[in-house]
Amino acid sequence: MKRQSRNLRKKIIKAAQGVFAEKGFFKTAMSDIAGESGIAKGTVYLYFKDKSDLYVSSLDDHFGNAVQILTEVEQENISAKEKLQKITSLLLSYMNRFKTFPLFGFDNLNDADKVTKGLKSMMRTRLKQMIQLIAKIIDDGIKNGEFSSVDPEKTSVYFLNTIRAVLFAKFFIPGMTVDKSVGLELFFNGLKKRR
Amino acid sequence: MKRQSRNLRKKIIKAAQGVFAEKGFFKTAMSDIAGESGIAKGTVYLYFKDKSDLYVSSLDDHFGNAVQILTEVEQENISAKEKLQKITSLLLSYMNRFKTFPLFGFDNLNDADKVTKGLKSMMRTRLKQMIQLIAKIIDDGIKNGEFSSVDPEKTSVYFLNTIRAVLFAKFFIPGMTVDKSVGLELFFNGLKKRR
Amino acid sequence: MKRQSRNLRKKIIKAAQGVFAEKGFFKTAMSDIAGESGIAKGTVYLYFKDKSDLYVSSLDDHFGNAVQILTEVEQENISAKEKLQKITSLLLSYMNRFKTFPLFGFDNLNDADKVTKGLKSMMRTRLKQMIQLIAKIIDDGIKNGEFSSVDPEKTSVYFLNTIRAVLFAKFFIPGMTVDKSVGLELFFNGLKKRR
Amino acid sequence: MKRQSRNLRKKIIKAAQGVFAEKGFFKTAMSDIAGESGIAKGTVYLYFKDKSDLYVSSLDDHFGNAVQILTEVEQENISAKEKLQKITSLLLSYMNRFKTFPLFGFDNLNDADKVTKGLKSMMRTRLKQMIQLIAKIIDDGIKNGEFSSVDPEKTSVYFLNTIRAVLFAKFFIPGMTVDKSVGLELFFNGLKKRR
DNA sequence: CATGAATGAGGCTTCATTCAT
DNA sequence: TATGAATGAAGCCTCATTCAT
Repeated sequence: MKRQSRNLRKKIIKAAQGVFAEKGFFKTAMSDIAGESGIAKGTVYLYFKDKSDLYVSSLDDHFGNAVQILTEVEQENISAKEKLQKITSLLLSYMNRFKTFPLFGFDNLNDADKVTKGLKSMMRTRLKQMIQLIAKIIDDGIKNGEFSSVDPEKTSVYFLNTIRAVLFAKFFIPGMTVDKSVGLELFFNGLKKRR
Repeated sequence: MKRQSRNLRKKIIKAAQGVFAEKGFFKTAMSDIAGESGIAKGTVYLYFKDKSDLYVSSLDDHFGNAVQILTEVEQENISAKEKLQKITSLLLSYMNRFKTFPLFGFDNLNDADKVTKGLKSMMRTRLKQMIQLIAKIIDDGIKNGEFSSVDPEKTSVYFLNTIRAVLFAKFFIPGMTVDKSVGLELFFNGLKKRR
Repeated sequence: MKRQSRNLRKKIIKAAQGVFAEKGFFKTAMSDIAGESGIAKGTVYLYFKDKSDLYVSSLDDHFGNAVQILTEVEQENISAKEKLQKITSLLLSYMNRFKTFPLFGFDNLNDADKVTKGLKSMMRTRLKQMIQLIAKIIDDGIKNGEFSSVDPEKTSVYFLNTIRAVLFAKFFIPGMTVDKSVGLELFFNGLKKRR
Repeated sequence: MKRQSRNLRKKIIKAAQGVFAEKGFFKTAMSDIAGESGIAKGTVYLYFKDKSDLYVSSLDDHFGNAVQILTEVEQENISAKEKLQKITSLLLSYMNRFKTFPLFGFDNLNDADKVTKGLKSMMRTRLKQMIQLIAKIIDDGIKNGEFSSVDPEKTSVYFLNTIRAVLFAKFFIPGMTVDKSVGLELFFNGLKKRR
């Protein structure tokens, strides 16, 4: 009954994440997702209002997992720097497994249609959660002398982008292996020569 | 007549950049672009093979402009750091004016359809150009003692992502003003406390 | 339990009349009716074969009420003309309360599908009943010298249309108040000048 | 070019009138009409915004023809009564040929959806035209002593309904032949006995 | 008797692309 | 070269109906 519904909803989301990952929002047909879920087309609409809703929901699920990862790491008993390193590893690994998960970045963020509206709203919420968790880690690092006194929240945004840069390089710059250590090294030490 | 062709081609690209910026690839109709160009739908196909071709071409034009900016700055007679600062300003300003120009980042980079294929190929070429120009600046900086001895190319990638992070924050994190100086500060000095 | 069945059937019909009135046959969803009845969708199918059956049944109920009205008035101890006037008032009032009840008149009477077939058959039966009752009144009027010697049945048809004309005018001709007295006046006296 | 367009539009309307007549609005598929017109589905949308638009347009065409008939008869040099008789004949004959043309009367006039809205608006306009033409005839009849001094417009409404009653009877009351003379007789002379 | 989750056929509409002019 | 009318494939979504519980 209710239990079963939950399961099916989850099942659809999983299928959707896979298909959206492969084809993107527009080229994905609802029938693809239904087929992948092993259910009828109409059934999807019992769980999601429309394609946009399903898309946003499937991304929200990814972000939920990311937040979960951050939450857990944040509570571990290691140094701030180690936490950031661990987060980098875990998020990269997650994104590698689930290619859809766009840490951020979409074709078109200017239009005001249904998808974008839901997406923006969802992402703002989720990113706020992520940024707050990272900011807390950075703040702790500042307090215990690991980090210089930067703005924790703004720095969190850059930290997330550092992670993204790794994927980006992998995808667009063949031959260049920008593994995470390069990005983190730069993130921690900066470009300027230290004396 | 060659002259005329060129002009019309340029005109279509300009129109396409505007419409794609507003609506994204999928929601943009060829007729929108034709209308915006003041020509007939069929005429667009005399200059571009198909919608994907036009899309990639319109982005390529943007990247061409970006490369042009980098080329000019690279040749200026200022410090490496100042060059990077100037590039940041100019690219951000360009992206602000032309919202479509996605320094990088699209909905879906995993699919193998027409658009992505052309896009990937074009972007790899263009990004290589950009990265080489930036790498040269960084290399100069290293040589003259401004920067520590990082990998110039990989650092370039990270540099471009830093620029992107500014736009990203602006869009997704309302209330947070992540102006470019924060990013650059971090990029140059790193997170770790310097003694 | 037979009692209970009856009640639920009646309840569904009442709900159906309301929803069909508001949305028409095609735009009404079975779930709307189920919801309005406070029961589950599947349950409706225990009482009615399909949507068409329910539609025809819900109209048949209306016609049953109309026949009831005619039957009662016919037996009253007033003049034939007064009976017709009273019937006009009562039917108009009934139709006003139950907007669905289409004294007659549907979008499409030519098709041979399920709905129309059942509808036609039901309406023929019901209209025959109504016409016979009115014809009896008219016949009495002829016999007692109130009316000229028309064909009672055919005249009954025109009488019903007279009633309908009132509703029709109200709906389609804004600003024009064709109250029942106008139609009846014409029906009784005709257009030609009497000397 | 423009000429051809006009023709195709007309062709589609003719096809639409036929199919709508046979199946009604909801059961008619746009593909039916396209097929009947001998063109592709998409082409219909070059001439009509959507199905509702086509429906209303196809009925408007019928009403235009009816208005044309009235206009011509009104100008003839015969008595008012003869004009009304002629109109009755011509409209009945037209409606017989084109079964769709619903002098008036649709399933559901209460809902506020697209079809009904356009339909209502169109019909109000067209009926006003028809009523004014008939009212002029009746007014002339009153002035020249043929008719008693009724309200010309309201009587026009009633007149149109009389015509409709003929079709109605034919359809719903098998075995009863209510030819037009019965209706007109009643319309002119009324039910009450004349002395 | 009652439920309501699941089904899947079916219809409207969009739009990239072609081609006769 | 330029046009734009015509095409028709493709996809989202609705909803009557069924059936296992």
